[in-house]
Amino acid sequence: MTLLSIQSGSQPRSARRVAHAPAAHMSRVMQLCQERHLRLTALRQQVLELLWQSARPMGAYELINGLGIKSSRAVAPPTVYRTLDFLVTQGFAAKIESRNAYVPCAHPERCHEPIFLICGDCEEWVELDDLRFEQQLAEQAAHAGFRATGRVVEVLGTCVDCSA
Amino acid sequence: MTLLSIQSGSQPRSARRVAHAPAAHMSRVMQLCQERHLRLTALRQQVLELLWQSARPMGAYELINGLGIKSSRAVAPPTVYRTLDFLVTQGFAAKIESRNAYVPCAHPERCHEPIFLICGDCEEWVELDDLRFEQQLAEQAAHAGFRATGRVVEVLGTCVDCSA
DNA sequence: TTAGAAACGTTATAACATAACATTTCGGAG
DNA sequence: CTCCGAAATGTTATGTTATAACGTTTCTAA
Repeated sequence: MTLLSIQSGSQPRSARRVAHAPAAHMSRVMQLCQERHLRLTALRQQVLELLWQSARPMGAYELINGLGIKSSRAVAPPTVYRTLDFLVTQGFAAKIESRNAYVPCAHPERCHEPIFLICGDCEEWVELDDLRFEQQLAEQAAHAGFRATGRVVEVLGTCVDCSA
Repeated sequence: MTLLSIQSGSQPRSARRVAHAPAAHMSRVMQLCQERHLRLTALRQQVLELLWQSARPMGAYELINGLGIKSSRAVAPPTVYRTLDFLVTQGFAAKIESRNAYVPCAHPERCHEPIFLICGDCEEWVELDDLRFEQQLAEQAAHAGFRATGRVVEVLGTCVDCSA
C-alpha cells in the first residue's frame, strides 16, 4: 500500500507539542484562493492560522476564544462556523467528527478526504492521504449499490511518542 | 475483497422505510448478556428495541422521546446516555459520528468496528463488516507508529433505492 | 439479610451548532 | 469614481447534543 503523503500534527520528537509553522501552508492557500477566485479574508486567514498553530484539533469555541485574544474582537459562533464551512468546503481544513473539532489540511489542492489518526493521549493527529484506500472504500460502497459522496475515516489510538 | 456480512437498515424494495424486526436481534443480545454476565435491564432493552424498530439512526433525544411514549416514564438525558454507553461498549449498538446518532449493531458477538454507509436522502444505513478493511487500516496506522484502539469509518452518499 | 456495587433518577449546566435577520465590505459595471 | 449587487460578517436568540455531580433504588452474592 502506497502512502502518497503524510502530514503529522507533531513535530520531531525533540520538539513535541510545539505549534506548526503556518507560513508555508498559508501561502499555498493564498495561491489556491487566487486560482479559485476566492476571498481569503482576514478572518479566514486568522482561523486557518490558529488551526495551523495548534498541536491539537480545535473546537469551534476554542477558535472563538483564540480570535478574541488574537485580534481583540469578539466573534460570535455563527461567524466562526461560517468560516469553518468555507475552509472545509475548500479542503483547507477538515472536521474530526469523533471529536467535534477541526484541523488544517495538508493538501488542499487535492480535494480528497483523508484518513486521520488521532492520539487519545496527547491529542496530536496524523493525516494520511491514501488514494488506494479511498478507492477501496468507494468500491465497497458501489458493491452495495451505494453512490458515495463523502467519507469519514478516523483511527483512534496512541501515537508513537505516547506509546514510548 | 470479501464481505463477511451485510446488515442493511432497509427492508427489501417493496417494504422500504419499514421498521426492522427486533425480535431475533433481541434474543441474540439476551443470550450474549447471559454469557457475559451482564444485566440487560428493561431500560436497555427498550432503548435497543427502539433502535431496531427505527429505519434511521436515532438521536439520543429521539430515544428519550421514544421511551416517554413507550412507557410513560420521563427519562432524562444522563439515563439515556448511560444506556447508550452500555450498548455501544458491548457492541450492541454504535454511534454514527457524522450524525450524532445511534444504530443497533448486527453482529455484537464479533466486537468489530463496522463500516457504515449512510444515505443522505432516506437516512437508512448499511452496516458492512469487513475484516480485511479493518486489517488494512490497522496496518496503515502501525506504519505511522500508531497503536489503534478504535475506528470510525462512515461513507455518506445515496443508497440504491434513492438513486433510482 | 445485608453490605457493596451497579443501575437509575434528578438537577443543573457545559459544549456544540444554527436560524433569522441586520449591517458592512468588496469588486466590478457603468 | 461611484454606486450596485453579492458576498461576508455582525447580532440576537435559540436549538441540539452531552456530561458533571450527587442522591436513590435495585440487584446480587456472600
